Amino acid sequence: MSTQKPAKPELRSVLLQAGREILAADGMAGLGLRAVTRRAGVSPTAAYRYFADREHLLAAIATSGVWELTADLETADRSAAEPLIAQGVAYVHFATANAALYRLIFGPERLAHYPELENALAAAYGILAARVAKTVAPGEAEDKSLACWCLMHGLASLAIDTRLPSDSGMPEALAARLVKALVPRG
Amino acid sequence: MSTQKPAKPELRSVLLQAGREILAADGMAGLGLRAVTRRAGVSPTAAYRYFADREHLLAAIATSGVWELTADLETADRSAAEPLIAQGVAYVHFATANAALYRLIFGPERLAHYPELENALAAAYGILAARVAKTVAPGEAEDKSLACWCLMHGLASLAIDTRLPSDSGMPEALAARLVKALVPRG
DNA sequence: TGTACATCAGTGAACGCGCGTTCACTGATGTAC
DNA sequence: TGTACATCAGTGAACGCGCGTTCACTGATGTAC
Repeated sequence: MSTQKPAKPELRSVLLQAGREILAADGMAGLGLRAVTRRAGVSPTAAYRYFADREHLLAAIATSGVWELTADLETADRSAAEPLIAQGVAYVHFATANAALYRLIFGPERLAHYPELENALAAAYGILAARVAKTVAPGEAEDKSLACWCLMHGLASLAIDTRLPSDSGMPEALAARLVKALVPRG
Repeated sequence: MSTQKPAKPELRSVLLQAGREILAADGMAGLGLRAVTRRAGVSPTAAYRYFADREHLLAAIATSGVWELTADLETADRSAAEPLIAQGVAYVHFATANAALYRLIFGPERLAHYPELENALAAAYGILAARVAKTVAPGEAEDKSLACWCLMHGLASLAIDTRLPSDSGMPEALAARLVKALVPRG
């Protein structure tokens, strides 16, 4: 039996995972370079092998989250009778189930200019825009896509921050209704 | 000539103003209790005369901003031919012109449970919802109001964080188009 | 009108804390000959 | 097969920093008699 070389536990991905766990447990406030390395069981310095500084670490964590969101949107788009509405539901579900991560992704302006993060976001938006383009009249596609994105992002953000009127019901159900109001044949 | 008793410069409002200035200059990151008192020209301790702790100070700053937003929405609603669209434009304008303040208002979850802040937000939403109710069919009012709010908030947030596609044009113009797409007779 | 006292806004020094980052380093692993 | 050396991932101590909050205080203003 050839003993498989044990998959070397790459610290980089361990750190990303640790960051995700901190986000889930303590939110953005606890997410520092020291806290992440501490949870990964490693000295603070070790992170500098993989990330130039704290900002790059955070950007990488955010990016990993966006790819996950993208995958969720793809799945929803493929598997549902009303794919656009399913995307809306999946989007809001992701945001509420990963509130702090979602905030990291869209929150601090300093994270604006990381190409990896921007590419991931563009991919997520691409899934939505492609579906909208297949659903509405050609001239409407661009504005409707954008409106959909804004609607979903706004709903997700407000839901996370508990700023929705208290009688609005589950955010996912709301997402379905609001997307349908915007794009009836979604 | 009766010398008017010189309006005593109330430290509380001076602190709020200092906070606003810090937000405009340095963003949320610089907004600490010490930084605010420093800019107000006062010792850090002085703030504790007026605010229980740092959180309450931030919540008060946020609240002052929301009342300003509410006033802007009222003005837009009264003075325009298409009042709902004007509200959307005013909303997005406020957010982009006061980006860090807007982030403070809607950002950190910790600020969720300050009654003064929640009342102010409810007032702002009330202006929007009242206009929507006058514009759409009765059965649609609730969902359309909410959709409008989400749309505006989403657009404002994405604009602030420069996450809109780069060819989207001015956010205010976009707001007008998107609101119109959602509520044609706004 | 003057004195004694209470109130109150703001001071200034000090606390402990966790942070991001730097530095010189160690010790294991891979490579050349 | 053995030796010498380079590479490289991670260590651990230390730095300076600004933070929120506490404490005992000062000095001006108002009030009672």
